[in-house]
Amino acid sequence: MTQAPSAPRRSDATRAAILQAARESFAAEGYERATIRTIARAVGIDPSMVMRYYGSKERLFIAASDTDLHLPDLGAIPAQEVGEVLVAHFLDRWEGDDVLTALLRVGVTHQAGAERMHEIVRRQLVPVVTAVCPDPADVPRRAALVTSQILGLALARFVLRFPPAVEMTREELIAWVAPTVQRYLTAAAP
Amino acid sequence: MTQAPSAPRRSDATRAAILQAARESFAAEGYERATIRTIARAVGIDPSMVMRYYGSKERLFIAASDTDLHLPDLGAIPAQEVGEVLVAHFLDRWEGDDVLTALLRVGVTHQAGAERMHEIVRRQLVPVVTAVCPDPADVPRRAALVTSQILGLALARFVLRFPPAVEMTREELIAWVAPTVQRYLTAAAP
DNA sequence: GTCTATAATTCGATAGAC
DNA sequence: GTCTATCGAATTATAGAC
Repeated sequence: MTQAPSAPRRSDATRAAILQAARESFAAEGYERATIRTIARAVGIDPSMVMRYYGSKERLFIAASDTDLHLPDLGAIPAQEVGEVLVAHFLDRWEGDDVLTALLRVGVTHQAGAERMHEIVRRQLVPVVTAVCPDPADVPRRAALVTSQILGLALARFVLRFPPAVEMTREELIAWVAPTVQRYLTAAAP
Repeated sequence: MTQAPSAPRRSDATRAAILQAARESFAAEGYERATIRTIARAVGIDPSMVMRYYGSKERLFIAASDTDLHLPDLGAIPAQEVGEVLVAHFLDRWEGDDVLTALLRVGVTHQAGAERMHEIVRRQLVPVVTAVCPDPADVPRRAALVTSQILGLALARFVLRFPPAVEMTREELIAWVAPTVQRYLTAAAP
């Protein structure tokens, strides 16, 4: 029997604060350099409480990186605008909180992070991509190409912080990158 | 007075073996999980020898990540082929050894790695990009866009190992991605 | 629920014998 | 040049008092 979802625990606020601090720490430091101690200090609690609530560092990361991209239904917008909509959405999502940066930083050096990214692409991006792809057999490859450009842009701008990628405005980035994503999604296969 | 470059030390072979093992270790594990002990064991020497030769873990990384991309002179090839040539060159370069994977894995979590990548883009990619860009003022932005797509592709294929990105052939990848790089380099600014 | 104390590892780095 | 021995610090994780 599962726990009734209507039974809030008194510790829910603390648990949420731990997750938020964990996302910030993983996003800023990566998996290895982020520490239970630092996360606990940011929340103002004892490190042992983090262990009590989440069991281990890896389970804490799993909980902190569980996210819904809230991708728009690409079938409901004009076909020639899907690239622009998708790039704009990801830029907003990346700047909105630390989940995606945490996923990227952790995914590069920790297996659990890479698996989380695989899962998010497969369960959230692939379904919306299917709505606009000309050939169902191409969907995984097209989704992978879109992912490569979106992740590469985020890497350059938010993680490696290449000066030109940081200085470009949101509008400039969309104007340059949206046609790439548009082509990966809807152009005839080369 | 600098040391004569014609004076090979007896330890040069060992030093080279250390650098190679370091590249493999940094590429496979990232900066934090790569250890002096593991690198030394791969070479068959004592860990203290690594410290004696390179002084510290960070200086070892700096030495191991010093690389020449050997980028082709884009001014010497047909203008409409620069995208294809560049993508093919980077794919070959990425599969040729472990330097670029090491740089990418380390750059995401360690400052020295990110700075090395900045330096390589600025000193090696920007100059060859300049030869084909229509407007000199756009060169840094265009180089950053090319970098975002190249790094994103390498991230998906060689680091995160998304199944579709791994399974696509070299020719498929070039056919899809070369037009992106071509546009970033030579198309009119949007 | 909260905290103290500490176990058990592991790491980079150093000192010094040979 | 090469190795043994070890320091000092940091980490995750656990046991148990209150």
